[in-house]
Amino acid sequence: MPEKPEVITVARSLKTRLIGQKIHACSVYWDNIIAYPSKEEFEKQVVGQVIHDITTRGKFLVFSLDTDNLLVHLRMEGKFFFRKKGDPILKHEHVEFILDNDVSFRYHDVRKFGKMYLLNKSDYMEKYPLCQLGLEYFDDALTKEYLYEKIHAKKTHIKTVLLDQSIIAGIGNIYDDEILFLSHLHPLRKSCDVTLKECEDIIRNTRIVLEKAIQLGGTTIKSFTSEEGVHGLFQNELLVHGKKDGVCPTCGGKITITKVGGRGTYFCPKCQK
DNA sequence: ATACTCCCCTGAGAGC
DNA sequence: TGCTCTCAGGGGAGTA
Repeated sequence: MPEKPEVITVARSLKTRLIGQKIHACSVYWDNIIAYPSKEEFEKQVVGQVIHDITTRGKFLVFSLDTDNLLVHLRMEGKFFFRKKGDPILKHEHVEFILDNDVSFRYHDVRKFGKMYLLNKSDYMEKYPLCQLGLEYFDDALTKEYLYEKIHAKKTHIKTVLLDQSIIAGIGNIYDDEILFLSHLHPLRKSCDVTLKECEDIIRNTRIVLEKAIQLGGTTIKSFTSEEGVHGLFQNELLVHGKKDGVCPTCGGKITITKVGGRGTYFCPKCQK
């Protein structure tokens, strides 16, 4: 369940090994991972390009190549592993890139929900899927007025609105719960009832939560035991999310679990109104 | 136009 | 032990 802090952590970790590496070959073993172009075009087009940088946009990893940018969305369980060329392809390894020195860089995804896009660098920001992303948490344009304007006409719950990537890009289910807890907002509050002041609280707490999580290398809730897996430390800092039978750190009351928009949601009914 | 539901997938955990 | 059933979940597609 990588959200912005996990995606940033992965990007940083991959950069140390991938910058300057050339893609010599590519094989796709599960076609649906490749969202654009076709599997065949993807395999052909990516070969020969050098990885110059790895950044993020929303929850996407952006691999900057020679003529294209490779976008990767890890969705729930996408991961990357480094193996040796010729090593057997394991059950959940779906895309393989052969790099310099016979390094085999592999995309691993148990649920097969992840997606890759190979788009020309010239206009990739204007094209799907990045074109529909909202502001980054650190963007100066993310003000209380912006958020209020985006949500005040919506009748859905505030929890759902914060998951909407076209408003703020990068918040997922875990950090959403943490942000709402710090903002003293009930996840079922109608977004049209959220005040300008509360929008300010949400933005401030979004920045606090995400920045701290990034410092700590993200949250590892479910991880494979692997030396290559990215293990963050923020799970130790979670205040409400995942606290089944947990105690509210503010009032000592019981953390409640419910469903909001189909997502498992943790909150304190006493502190969040 | 907005807000739902379903679907993609598999493994973990519950129940029998 | 081993089977079946349910659930998790980001986000796109389809539907009301």
